[in-house]
Formats: sequence, structure tokens, C-alpha cells
Amino acid sequence: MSHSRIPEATVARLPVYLRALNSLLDAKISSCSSEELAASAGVNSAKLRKDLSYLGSYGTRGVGYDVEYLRYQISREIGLTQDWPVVIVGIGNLGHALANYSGFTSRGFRTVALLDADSNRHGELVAGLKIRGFNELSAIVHEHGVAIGVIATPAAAAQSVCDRMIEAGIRSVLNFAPTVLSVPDGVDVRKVDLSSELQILAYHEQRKAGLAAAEGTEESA
Amino acid sequence: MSHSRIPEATVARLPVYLRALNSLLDAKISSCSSEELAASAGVNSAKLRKDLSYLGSYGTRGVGYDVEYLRYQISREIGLTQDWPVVIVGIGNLGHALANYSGFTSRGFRTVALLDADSNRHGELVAGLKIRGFNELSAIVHEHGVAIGVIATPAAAAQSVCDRMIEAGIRSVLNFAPTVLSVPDGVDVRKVDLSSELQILAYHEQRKAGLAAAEGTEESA
DNA sequence: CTCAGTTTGTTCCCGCGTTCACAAACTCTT
DNA sequence: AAGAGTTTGTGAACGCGGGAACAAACTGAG
Repeated sequence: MSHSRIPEATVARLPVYLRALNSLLDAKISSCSSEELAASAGVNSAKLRKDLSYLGSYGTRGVGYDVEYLRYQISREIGLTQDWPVVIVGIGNLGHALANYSGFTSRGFRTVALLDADSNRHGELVAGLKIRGFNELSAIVHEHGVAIGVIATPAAAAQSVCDRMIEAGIRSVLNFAPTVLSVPDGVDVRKVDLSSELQILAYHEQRKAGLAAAEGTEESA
Repeated sequence: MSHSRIPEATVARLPVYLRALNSLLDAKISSCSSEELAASAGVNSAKLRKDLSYLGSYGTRGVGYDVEYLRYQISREIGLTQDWPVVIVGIGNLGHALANYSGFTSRGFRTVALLDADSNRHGELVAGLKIRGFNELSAIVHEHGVAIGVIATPAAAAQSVCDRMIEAGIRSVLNFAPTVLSVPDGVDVRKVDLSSELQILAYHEQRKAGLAAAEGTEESA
């Protein structure tokens, strides 16, 4: 069986494998073992093999994987053999950075429009695109067949922007605003939460410091 | 038992609860049930209660939670009652955005330095801070007691920057560069991977499209 | 004081994900 | 051609996290 259903945890790692394979290709390496690829991707080799086995049997026992072939198969599985048009809403500091971020525009994704509520900024050029009004969203989505929307607005505006996106036909949302978005079934939301990440680090850091301080105390009583 | 050990999945949700509580406080709501708070945080109420139970018994049966009190307890558990100095390395588009991002500087975190390898940019003011040279890292870390570093450099420089951070005494790293970082034991790394998130969305989007197309076909044979 | 109503804290069970360990399959030498 | 050496793909065991369901504990009315 090939691609009947891939576990979510595996899907989340496929982009990492893909990146590792691209690095190997850049280094002119045409073949590799699961051990090498796993090291390059920062995971256990057994996990890597199991992940790849969900896609199919693309390796050769006793030999390893053909880098170019495997790269193509993962790309195809993720859906990067086609081009995904993307709209970014909210061109503040973060939206500006995203529009210019190369990893965002290259490799299967193409930013087709930048939208902002602030009409003073309309027409301004960012990353080769003119900032347009939010009311053009629906037309742009239909014209380019946009399925993925990126929200980089302040938290207060995020839910409303999200609703309008879904209304316009977008079914996948990447949310950078620090808010929980509620969406109907069939719509995917992924969030990138910068301050949460910092807080999680702080928790562990505090715990490390606490343990270090308790090192001398050991047992009480 | 209070804070002996909190599951990782719970730790990752605490910042979300904290944000929800802050919203409630802004709305002058001083008390809430697990059901309400869970809805506000976008999780199951049973999960919320179990998460909070790892911190201690801060609610009152038959009544609910005191918003202000619970907010303080979570803040304390995460470690936000103290101030965490942070350095950001790599002041390109993304680093610039991070330096200006309010969620980054407020709420327990304080950006104390912006570093960049490009000496042409040294002295430039970003978010009220002068961009400084990367060789000042160690001095800054010692002066301010920095424990958390943010990497917003290109992928090629990330590992080297990470190594120097750890050498300077940093033990928690937030990595925005699209690379796997290898670090010694005792150092925490969290990554924010923008293009991976997009690719995961693309995978699900493609799958939705595939299912919709197969809707007419149904069974083969 | 007692009883009905409410909401938390916790126990139990199930399913997913990770890892180990090994069989299957390939290459290469002799 | 046969056997030794590799490396993949997978079956099985294990542990963690999620959710339902319930007991414990509090409020308030009579």
C-alpha cells in the first residue's frame, strides 16, 4: 500500500527530510543510507525508515536511497510538484518579512498578493508586489485559485480576516497572530506562535535553574 | 503534589491559557469555569482541567477559577514573574520584524541586544536598539545574564551562530533558520519553521482536492 | 442541618507515536 | 553459485497524551 493515509506526525517531518535531501543534492551526493539521512534530519533512523515506508518502498535493501528519486517522491507526496498560490494579509513588520522570505516564495509556493487594511499603504511595493486592499481578497482568490492564506495581522483583526478568507474560498490558513482561530470543519489552521515558543523555553530554563539551585540542598528532612 | 513534573504537551499549552486569561482580565471578568476558559483557549475542558491539575489545585469546586489568581500561578510556573533578557542574532527582514514585535519584547521578555555579522549595519537603530557586532555576544551575555538566544540568520550561518551562543553561556535557543541545529545535552532548541508549516498545509490541501476528485469515482473494480 | 445543584480534580481506558529487533532483500567477493 | 555483509521495511512492545466519566467538594435554598 502506498499513500492511503500518512500519520500526522510523519507529515510534519516530511519537509525536514526534503530539506535534508536538497542539501545532499547540493553536495552532489546521489545516494545515502537511512542512517545518514536521519542524522542530517536530526531524527532516529528507525523513525525515518518507518516514516518513508508510509509513502512506499522507495529504498533498496543493502544499498540505501537514491537521493534524487526520494526527493521527487516526497515532493510529489506533499504536493510540491504543483504551484501553490498564497496571499498574505497584514503587511506590518512580520508580513513584510514573510513577503521577502525566500523559503516562502520559492519551492512550490508563490505569493500572488499582499493585502492590508491600511489604505495609506496601498500601492506600496513590497517584494515586487503592490500592497492591495483587503476588499480585493475574493477576486484574487478566484482569479488565481488561491487555497492557502497567511494571516500576519494584529490579534484583534485575525478572526475577522480568517472568516473573510474562508468566505472567499480559502481552506488552509497559516496564522501568525497570537489568537485562537475558530473555523468550520474542512478548514485547516496551523499557527506559528512566537511568544508561546519563548515562554516554553523560559519554563525549561527556569526549571534548569531550579534544579541547579537544588543541587546543594538535595533531600529535605 | 504541585510542580514535580509537567508533561511537555501541557507546558506547550500554558502560554495559550495565559493569553486567554489575559483576555478575560481585559474584559473585566474576574472568575470563570473550566468550560469557558477551555472554549476561549480552543481546547477540551477535560484537557484544560487536567493540565491545570499538574500545577496544583487552584480552582474551587462548584465555583470555577479566579482569573487573576490563576493567571499569576501560570505566570509563575512558566517563569514570567522574572525578566528574561534575550539577544537576537541576524537582523535581516525577519530579525527586524522580531525586534519590533510587541509580543516578543513585552510580557517577561526584554530584548537586550541585536547582533549582525554585517559590519555595514552596525550602529543602525532598530526598535530603539543599536545593531552591534557578533563578537560582542559573549560580553553581552555575561553582562545581562542572557539565557535565551534567537537565531534569525540565513541557514548557512545558523549552526555556527548557535555554537558561539552556547559557548557564551546561552542554554535555550529559538531557531528561525531552516536548518537542524545540533546542540549538547542540557541545551534546549525550539524551531519555528515557516516553510515546513506551509508544506504541511499543502499536503492536506492536496489530499482534500484528491478526495473531492475521487468523490465521483468511489470504488474501483 | 440537609439536600439539590454545580464544577473541579482524578481515574480509567483507548489510540497514536516511538523504538527495538529481526526478517527480507540486495551487493560483492571468492 | 554460494555465502558473508549491508541495509531496508515491518511486526511487536511500550509509553505518552486525550477524552469520557465519576467521585469529591463547594454553594445556596429551605
